[in-house]
Amino acid sequence: MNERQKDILQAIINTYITTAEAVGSRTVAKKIGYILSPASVRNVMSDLEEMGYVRQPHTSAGRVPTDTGYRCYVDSLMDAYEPDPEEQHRIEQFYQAKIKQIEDFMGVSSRLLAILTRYTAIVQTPKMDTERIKRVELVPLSSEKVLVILVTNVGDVKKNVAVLPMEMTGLEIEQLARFLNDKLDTLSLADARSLLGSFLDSEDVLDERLASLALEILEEVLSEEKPRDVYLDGMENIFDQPEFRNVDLVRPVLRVLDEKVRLNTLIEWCVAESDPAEVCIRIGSENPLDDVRSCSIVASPYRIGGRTTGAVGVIGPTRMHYSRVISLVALIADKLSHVLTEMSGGE
Amino acid sequence: MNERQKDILQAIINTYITTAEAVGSRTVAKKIGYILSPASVRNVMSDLEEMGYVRQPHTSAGRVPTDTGYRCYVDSLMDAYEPDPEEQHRIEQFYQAKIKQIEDFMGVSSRLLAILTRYTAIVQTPKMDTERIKRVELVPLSSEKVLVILVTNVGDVKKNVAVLPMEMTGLEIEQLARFLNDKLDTLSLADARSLLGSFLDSEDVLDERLASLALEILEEVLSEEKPRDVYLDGMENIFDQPEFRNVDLVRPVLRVLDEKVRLNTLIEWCVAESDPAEVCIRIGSENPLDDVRSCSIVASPYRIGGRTTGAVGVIGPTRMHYSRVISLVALIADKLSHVLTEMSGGE
DNA sequence: GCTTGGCACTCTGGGCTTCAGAGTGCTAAT
DNA sequence: ATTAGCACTCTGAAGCCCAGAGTGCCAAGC
Repeated sequence: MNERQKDILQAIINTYITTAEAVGSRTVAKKIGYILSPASVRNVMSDLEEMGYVRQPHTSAGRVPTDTGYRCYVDSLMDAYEPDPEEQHRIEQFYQAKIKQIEDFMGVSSRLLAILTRYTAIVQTPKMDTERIKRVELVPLSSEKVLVILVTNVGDVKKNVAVLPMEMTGLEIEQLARFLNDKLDTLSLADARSLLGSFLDSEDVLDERLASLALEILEEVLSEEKPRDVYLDGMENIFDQPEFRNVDLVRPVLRVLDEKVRLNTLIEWCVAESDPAEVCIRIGSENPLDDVRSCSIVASPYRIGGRTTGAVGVIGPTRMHYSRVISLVALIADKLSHVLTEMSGGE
Repeated sequence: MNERQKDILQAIINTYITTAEAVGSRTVAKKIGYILSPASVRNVMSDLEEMGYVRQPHTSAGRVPTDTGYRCYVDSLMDAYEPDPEEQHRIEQFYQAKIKQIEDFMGVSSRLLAILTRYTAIVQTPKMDTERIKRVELVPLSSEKVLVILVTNVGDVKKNVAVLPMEMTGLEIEQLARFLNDKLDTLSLADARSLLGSFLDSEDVLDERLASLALEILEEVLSEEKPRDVYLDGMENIFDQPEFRNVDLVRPVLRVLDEKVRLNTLIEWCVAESDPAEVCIRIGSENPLDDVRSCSIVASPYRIGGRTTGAVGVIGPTRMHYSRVISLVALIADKLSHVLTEMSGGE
């Protein structure tokens, strides 16, 4: 692709992103400052169509970018967007509001992202298995049921009702809890599990008995089977988009947004196999779920102390203001990484 | 309103509920078994219109029920619906799946309600202040922050990060925790709060000091300020309804569903000032929020040991299959009351 | 006196045509 | 290689027509 073609593709996409209407040669000519006549522009546009970057909704309509067109745009054509200071200020202000818990923080982040981008924001809660165990509490609910509560260094809490393999007295449970706190303190969830496993072959009979009991009880809390919580905000922004005026087009998208499980897989798939330090972009047909083939997703993983532990993203039409969204997603992901790392720092 | 008018209004609404199309005199005549000619039916329909129970979308169209029409219908005309045994069985089966925690239970209930009604289900989590304190845990996160965890008899967990008014050692915090568990065990949240207050005038200086500290730390956990969690399911069912083919009509509804806070107020408003033992129905304009004036809400409070502690409901178009929805909502609310009461029973 | 068949009237919505507007592709001239 | 000119094409809004469905009213009938 030569310079001229790039310029024109860029002009087409920039225009289309704001107008949502097929872009004609005259408009492009004006946009590039009349350095070419509409007729010449037409020739180039015809080339671009052959190359698959744009298409015509019908003969004698202007051109509309294809998914490949957008791909090329985000990879090399788009202008970088730097959030203006006023916006930065607004973000900081938003975060000033009383945020003490992880949950508040997730909530504020998704709200902020939705408001600023005017698309739909998705914020995944941190994967707990990179966090470290701070405390294990066992609260007996009845003679055969006990509530297991796991507190991590981030202040995250995970809980599960476990059925005891046998009746236990309050004292025995206390003993078990002491044993657990003793052994598991500051371990990650994965490490905790394997450590308990190793105790099963222990010399100490008491340890062995306690460990087998513990494994049974902690089974579910230690595993990552349950779908992670996901914060969603700005769902109704979808309706602002002219391409979603038709109910049948919104429907599949909403079906995905309605289900936390699918939302989780979606965003995980998006940031998978990509540089963890970068914002990743999945355009329309690049997405794995058929239901969101008409959408683009801009997502970024966030980290706790260097280790990726969750992701944050935005979903909107393929005709998305990519540069702006990318910079905002990056900003929020960064903020998340910072604050969570700080939270887990222990100070 | 005489018998004949009732019969005809009933016929109109029953037909309209399934077809979503204005009902003409011929259709009604057929529906009531041709005991009256279409012409006579027309006369009655004209009366009903004057009385405000039905209206014509335009001259020479059939009749459509008004909100008052529906109100009359649910109050006295509608046939009772009894869920068939197969359905009952299906519900039980659904609840068989491993449900150990309150959260699973809420999730299953909302999913079930959405699937069975084909509308959107809303399930409020229990109000904690009727539950009783089972355990208070304090986990120091740093020298000035401590994670407060409150466990209730239902196995519900509430947590909050509290900032300590002064630096405290681990031992001191343990002492405080012991004090709290000692004093607050089996108290309701409200009672706990007032009890701590009373300690402030205590003779015992140690008690007084601890209590003032505790009050500060427990402030947020004990108060009900945070919006309760709400489970939502079957959002995309809205699109099945022909009256919501237009995006502009779905939009306001979705705006409400997107925001937990508004959802909470909505459902609370619905069950408020009504017999706690009954399913309540809010039809269209009877709703407090403008955004859901095109919807009806069928909701029912559920109880833990006789005390109302939350609500469950369904939101859909005013043209709703009321009798069916009412019986299903009642059924689920009942199930919730049962299971939660059992959970809190302490056995 | 209620009920009903008959009839004229009305409104909607789909189908058809028309037409301006926007945009293209091609060709010939520069 | 670029571009002005021109014929061609497609959309979408506007206007029109007409069948269909339904009403309201009137006068005849039980």
